[in-house]
Amino acid sequence: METQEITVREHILQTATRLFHDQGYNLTGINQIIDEAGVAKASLYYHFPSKEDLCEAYLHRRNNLWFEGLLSYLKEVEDPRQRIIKTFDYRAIHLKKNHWGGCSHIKIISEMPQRGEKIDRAVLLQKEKQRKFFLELTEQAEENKKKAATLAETIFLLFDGGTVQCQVYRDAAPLQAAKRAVVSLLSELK
Amino acid sequence: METQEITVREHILQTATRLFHDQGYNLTGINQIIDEAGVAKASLYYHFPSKEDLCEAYLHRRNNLWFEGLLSYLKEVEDPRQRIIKTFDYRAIHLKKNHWGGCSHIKIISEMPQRGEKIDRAVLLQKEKQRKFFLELTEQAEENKKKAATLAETIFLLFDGGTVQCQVYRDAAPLQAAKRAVVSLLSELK
DNA sequence: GTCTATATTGTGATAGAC
DNA sequence: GTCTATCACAATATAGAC
Repeated sequence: METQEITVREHILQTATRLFHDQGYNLTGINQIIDEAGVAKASLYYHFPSKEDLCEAYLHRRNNLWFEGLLSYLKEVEDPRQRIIKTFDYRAIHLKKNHWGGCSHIKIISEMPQRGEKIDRAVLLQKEKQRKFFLELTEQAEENKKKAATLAETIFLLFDGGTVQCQVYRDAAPLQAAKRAVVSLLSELK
Repeated sequence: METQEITVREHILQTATRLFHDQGYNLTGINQIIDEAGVAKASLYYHFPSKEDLCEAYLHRRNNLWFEGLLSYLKEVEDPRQRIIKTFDYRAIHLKKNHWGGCSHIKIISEMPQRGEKIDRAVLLQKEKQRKFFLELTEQAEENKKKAATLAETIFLLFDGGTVQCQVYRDAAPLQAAKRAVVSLLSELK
């Protein structure tokens, strides 16, 4: 039976994930990560060949954790419209818990204008996963595929707009407004 | 009569504005700014006491230029609904011209999680100016003040959502989708 | 007001012992 | 696999001459 101990690699990734999100990627140095993780610099570079590789792992981690938390939050919600609406509640709860630091993936885009392929793929992967999530739900609520697609796009725009404005204002109000707009849109369906 | 020559201060600010937006604030060093502006380091610090002061001037500059360009673009558009809709067109044109680098103010928020008061004020100033712009137009198109306020908020969310997604995808499609959603919302008014 | 030269600290990354 | 020690370079900012 394997030990339950946290591996060094995992410890580094957890520390980096916290610091990258709270302080920003460019403002977090390798030195601070190894200090707070309590490991040697060479240990970090053994597990992650470069800071960008560590960033990539950080983005995948955040993506997975967010979706796991969302599905858990929606566990007992079956109606597709309610699942969409409650996703906005979850988003607000999640952002507040992370001190209104915003979406890790959107932030990385702003921090790395000339991002490499690895980072680009990680960000687009998350965005497409979110887009698909909304699309599948609108298709359950609206038979007309074209209408469902348009609706999903609008919801996704309100979702990201609310996310960014909550980061700016450090308050849940924008996502609540976005939620009300979505409720209104969904109530128009026959 | 004063000389038309560009002052050193203005030259520094122009260079910094270009670099901050294209490369990011944290990835642009003072050294690169003075190199490309062709001035000495002490000259920069004479006009701008710190990099953060230069950042503040950069944000105000971007804010003013964007609004001047918008009002010029809307010069011959009188109908409030059309002014709202064409603002989305202008946004897409402006973002494309800036190589899909996104909104300077939203980006700074992501680059400086623990931003100082000066930066915070500059960002909120721009956001409130945009919010007020949309609100005044919806109040012209809809007499019910409460409905107009809700509509303006939704439009603003679609505006920022489209802006951020255009930055992610480096494409105008999200803002076009946002525009279609706004057209739909405005057509529902009596 | 603009310059050169420098101070101090931090960056990402690597070599080589164990 | 993890460590210590160190590399080469870039960061923001300042002192003092002119």
